Amino acid sequence: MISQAVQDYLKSIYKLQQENPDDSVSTTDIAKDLDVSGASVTGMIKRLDTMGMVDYSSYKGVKLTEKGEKVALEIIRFHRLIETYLKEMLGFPLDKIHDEACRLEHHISEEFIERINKLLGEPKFDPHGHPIPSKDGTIIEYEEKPLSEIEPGGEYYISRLSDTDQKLLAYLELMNLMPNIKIKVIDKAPFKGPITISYNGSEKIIGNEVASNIFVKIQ
Amino acid sequence: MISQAVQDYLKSIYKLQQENPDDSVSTTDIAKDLDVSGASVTGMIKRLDTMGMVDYSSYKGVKLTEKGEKVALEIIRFHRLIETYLKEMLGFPLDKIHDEACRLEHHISEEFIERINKLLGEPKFDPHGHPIPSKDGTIIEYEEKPLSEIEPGGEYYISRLSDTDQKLLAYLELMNLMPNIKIKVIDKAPFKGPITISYNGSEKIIGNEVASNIFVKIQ
DNA sequence: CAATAAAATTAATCAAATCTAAATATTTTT
DNA sequence: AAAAATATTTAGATTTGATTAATTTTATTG
Repeated sequence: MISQAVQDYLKSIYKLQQENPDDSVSTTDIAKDLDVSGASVTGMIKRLDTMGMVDYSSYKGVKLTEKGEKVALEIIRFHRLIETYLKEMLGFPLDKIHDEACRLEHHISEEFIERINKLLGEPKFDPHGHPIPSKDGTIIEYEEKPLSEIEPGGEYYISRLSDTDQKLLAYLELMNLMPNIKIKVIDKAPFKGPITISYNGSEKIIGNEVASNIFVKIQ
Repeated sequence: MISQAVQDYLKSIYKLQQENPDDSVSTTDIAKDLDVSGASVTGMIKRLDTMGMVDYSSYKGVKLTEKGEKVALEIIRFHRLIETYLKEMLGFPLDKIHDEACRLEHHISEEFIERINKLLGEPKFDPHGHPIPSKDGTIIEYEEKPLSEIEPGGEYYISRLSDTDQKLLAYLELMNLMPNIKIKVIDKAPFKGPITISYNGSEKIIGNEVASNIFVKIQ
């Protein structure tokens, strides 16, 4: 059996690897992400290495092996399907689904996942706009940019909301700034100033900080 | 935080106490129920005692305190609501819900439980016929007897199916021998012989072993 | 009621996952 | 390129929950 701790480490390494695909992942980054000490990470990573989940050599960081990535994607599949289910079928608000899914993802059976996947109509994206890996571990990739980097003019679709700040998510849901909404940047004040956007037939002004957590599909 | 292990011990003690309300619960019984060594039970029970969850004195067995019983009933509430939800909303077969609920009960939030409780219409019984404790810890009690001890004649309602043997549960579901079904004992062969029953407009013959896992409401 | 069997406890270990403090590498800065 | 700063690892300890083996207590039985 793969313990919850092992699953959490693999998920974290996968995430950090995605954010920075060229470098290997440092123990400090993992420690920060999981909020544990660096020493704990070194210890766990040695275990993951002997388990064949990561490639590791002292002071050089880690990379997931194919096996490790497969396990990570399975957990991410579970996480995102549970999130989608909590939102769509149980009516959870957007800012509550991440934490709940983080706990449940480790304890739900394959059968449970298959049932909710069917009930949801085999969704391809979770409520934040993250792609849901398929059962065989393939995951949709697409180009996106934070709204804060988009110049005025042109229409875009919101692809994804960052799910790290739950309070911000609650605000975005309230504003109806959700994935698949068509959006236009009307004006962008300099020096990280406020951004005027138009969507759902009306204009709104949001801060740069908020806009940097909204991603839009490009091309 | 109350650990999963602590929750499991309290649940087990509650169950054993229900089965035999006069005696205190022995460490051996707990060990058997949880499939751990007797030494582990002694260790944990000392902890539960210092936590104020049980009353314990060496070689004399344990009894839940009011506090311990309250925690046990909370977990049982979670367990039974999850079971009901798995059956009613996700279409799980009767023999799969217990194990899944046993894992999930420790990791689901109060909010999740409240939402499914509402969606299910605040059910009073789970699919096996166990009463679901209310939020404040009250639980419906009623008189019942195993079908194997019922003499021919008279009509009864199935109140509960024993949920220990999952294969047997699958058989009972197949036979449509479910809680709230009206049933009549037509004939009972001596020496734990087969029992002829009538329900849903037809007659069936079942073994004594099977009948001893079906309980009917009396009075 | 003493001998034996069964139940329960104690003692000593183990494993997973964590921590702090100290030591060692690596990177950055001057 | 040496000094300083940062990152990483090692060493040793802790907690939780489990184990086996040995011992002690309680219950049974001839």
